[in-house]
Amino acid sequence: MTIRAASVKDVAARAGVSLGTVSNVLNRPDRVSVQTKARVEAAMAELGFVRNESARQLRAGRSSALAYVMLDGSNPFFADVAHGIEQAAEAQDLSLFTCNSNNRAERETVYLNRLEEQRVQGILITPVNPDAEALDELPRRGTPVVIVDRTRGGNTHCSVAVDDVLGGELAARHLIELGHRHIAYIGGPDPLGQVRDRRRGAHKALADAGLGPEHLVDIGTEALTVDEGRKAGERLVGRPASSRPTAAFCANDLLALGLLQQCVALRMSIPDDLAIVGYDDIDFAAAAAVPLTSVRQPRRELGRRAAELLLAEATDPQHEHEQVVFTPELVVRGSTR
Amino acid sequence: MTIRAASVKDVAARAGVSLGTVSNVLNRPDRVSVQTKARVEAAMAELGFVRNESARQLRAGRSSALAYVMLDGSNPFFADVAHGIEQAAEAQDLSLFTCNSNNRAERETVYLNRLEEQRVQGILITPVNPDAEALDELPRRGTPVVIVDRTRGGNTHCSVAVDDVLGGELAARHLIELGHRHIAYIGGPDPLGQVRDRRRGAHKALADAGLGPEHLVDIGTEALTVDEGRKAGERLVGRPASSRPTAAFCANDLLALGLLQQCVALRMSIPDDLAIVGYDDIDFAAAAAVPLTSVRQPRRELGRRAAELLLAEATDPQHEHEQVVFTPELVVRGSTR
DNA sequence: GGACCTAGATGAAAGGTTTCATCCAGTCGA
DNA sequence: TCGACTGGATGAAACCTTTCATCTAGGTCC
Repeated sequence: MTIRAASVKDVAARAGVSLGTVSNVLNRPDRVSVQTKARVEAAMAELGFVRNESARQLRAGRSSALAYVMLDGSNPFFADVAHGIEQAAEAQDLSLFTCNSNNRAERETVYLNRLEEQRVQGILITPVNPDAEALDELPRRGTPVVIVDRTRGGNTHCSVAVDDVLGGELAARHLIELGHRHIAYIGGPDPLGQVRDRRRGAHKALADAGLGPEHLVDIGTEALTVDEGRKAGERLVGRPASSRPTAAFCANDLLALGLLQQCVALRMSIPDDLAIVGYDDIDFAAAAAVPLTSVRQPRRELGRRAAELLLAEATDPQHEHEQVVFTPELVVRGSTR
Repeated sequence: MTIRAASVKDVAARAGVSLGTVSNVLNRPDRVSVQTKARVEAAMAELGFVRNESARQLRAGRSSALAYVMLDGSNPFFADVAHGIEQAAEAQDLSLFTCNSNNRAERETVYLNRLEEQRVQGILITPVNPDAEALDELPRRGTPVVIVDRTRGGNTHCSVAVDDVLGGELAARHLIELGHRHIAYIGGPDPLGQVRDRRRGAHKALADAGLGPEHLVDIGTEALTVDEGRKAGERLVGRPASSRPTAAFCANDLLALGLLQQCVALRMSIPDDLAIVGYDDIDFAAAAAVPLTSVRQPRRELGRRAAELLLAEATDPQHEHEQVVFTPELVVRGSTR
C-alpha cells in the first residue's frame, strides 16, 4: 500500500517530463509526441496513477455527475425510473448518484444539501413535497432541478410526468365496459396529487358513461404499500355482500398486490368475485399469481426524458422550462378477465 | 443566478473578517466569538454560500462517501441490502453512492474506476465475478473493498455473506418433513456459487434423512429471474404426472414467483399439487397470492455489517480481514402448508 | 507596572489538476 | 545565412478549503 497516491507531479518526475505534459497526455493526447506519450503512460502504470476527481472538479467548477433523489427505494417503479435516467447519463458519459429519501422530508433535505455541495450538474427528484421551497433555491443558486413523476404549479422547473387523470379514466372505463357498476377506489393519503388525479379520471369515465359519482366508493389508505392494500382488502370483504363492490381500482400496484393477496386468502375468486386494476405496471404486477391488469407508465422513458431535460437546462443558460406529460396505457391481464 | 458561486473568501470580505475565521465558523464554531460568528453567518446567508465539497475533499485527501455497487437493481433483495448500508452510513454521517452494474462486468469496471477517482472511503460490492482481478487492485492502491453477499477464496477481503449451504438444507429438510420425496431444484446458471451451495445444502438434508440424491431433480435456468421461473414451470408441468415432482425449491424468490404464477395459470393448486420454497424472502414473496415459504436472509443486517467492516478497514490500517457469515432462517407460509 | 495568559483572529501554505501564455529546437523558404 | 514557422514541451496561476503557526489585545495576578 502506497503511503500517498501518485499525482501528476510524480508521474511527470518519473517520466522525466513536465507536469503540463502529463496533463496533455490525459486530456489532449494528440498534442503529445508518441514517444513522450508512451513514456508517460508507462510511468502512470508503474506508479498506479489514478486521477484525482476532486481536483479536476475543483478546477472545472462542476462535477460530471447527475443525481436522482428517489422517493421510495422499495418500490420497483422508482428503480425502473432510475434505470432510465442511468441510460441517458451513460450516453453522455456522466455518472449518476442515486439517493433514496424514503419518503422522509428530512432525508431529502440532507441529500439535496450534499448534492449541491458536490456541485453536481443537476438534480432529478421525485420530491416528498413538490411544493417545498428548497426546490426553488437550488436552481436560483445555479443547480438545475427537474421534477420527476410529479408536477408543480408555476413554470419554475422542468418536469416529467404521466397524465394521471387519463390513467384513472382508462382504468375506470375498462371496468365500466366490463359491466361493473359498483367500483371501489383504493388509495391515499389524499394530499398526494396522484391519488386525487387518478380518482378524478375515474369520475370522468363514469360521467362519460352517464353514471353518477356514487358508483365509485372511496376506500382510503394511509400509504401506497402492500400492507395497506391488505388492510383495504379486509375492509372491503367485511362489507355485506349486497353493498360490496364488484371491482377495485387501486392507486398503485403495491396496493393492488396486497388487495389481491388478501382476497385470495379470504377465498374470493379473482376476477369473478372482484376485478382488480392496479397502477404503474411494475414487473411484479405481471408476475402475480393472477396477473394484474394495470395502467402502464413509461417508467424508463420517464427517467430518460427527465435526464435529457436536465442536461439541456444545464448546458443552455437561457433555457425554457418544459413540462413533459406522457400518456399512460392500460394493460389488460387476468385480474379483470 | 449568480455568475460564480460565493466562496469563503467572498464571505470573509462581506463579513469583514479573514478567511480563516470563516473556516473556523464552519469547522470549529467554539473558537469564534458569538458576534463574529453571527456576522459571518449573516454574510453566508446573504451570499447564498454553499461549501465546495471538491475543495474540501482535495484538502482532506478522501471523500466522505461510501459506495455500493449493486448487482441487479431490479431485484428488491439488493435494494434492501442497500438500505442497510445506508443506515450504517447515515449513522457515521457519510453519504452513500449507489451504482448498479446490472450484471454487466463492463459497467462494473466503469463504476469502480470512477469511484476510485472520487477517492471514496471504500467500496461495497456484490460483484459480477467475485474473482475479478480489479477487486484486488483497489485495496492495493488504498481503497478498501468489502464483498457483499458473495465469498471469495483467500483472505484478501472482508466479506459478508449468508450460509447458503445451510439455507438449502433448511429448505429441503422442511420439504422432506412434509413428506415430499420427489423434489425439484430450480436454479442456474451453475457457475454461480450460491446456486451450487444451495443445492449442496439440499443434498445434505436428503442424506441426513437417509434419502439418496436421486430424490432431488435438477431443473436448470439461465438466470435468476421471474421469466425463467415461468419457463421452469412449463417444463415441470410438462412432465408426465407420474414423474412430476411434488415440491420445488427455487434458488431465489424471483424464480419462485414465476413458477408460482405459471402453476396457477396451469390450474395447479399450491401447495397441494406442488409445494414451493423460495429463497431471499423479499417483500414480494410474502405478498404473493399464495404467500411464499422462503429462506430469509438478513438483508438489511447484511448491508449494515458490511458497511461497518468497511469503515473499520478504512480507519484501521493494520486491520485483519474478516469473513462474516450470517445464518439464514426458514419462513413458512402458504406455499408449503 | 510588568509578566504572563488566553480567547480570538489572521493569513500563508498545501492539496492535485487543468489551462494558457511562453519558450525551444528544428525545418523550410528565400 | 537569416527569418518565419511549427510541433512539442514547459511551468506558473487558478480553483476553494482547511490547518497551523503566529499575532494581538485585553485581563489577571503579584
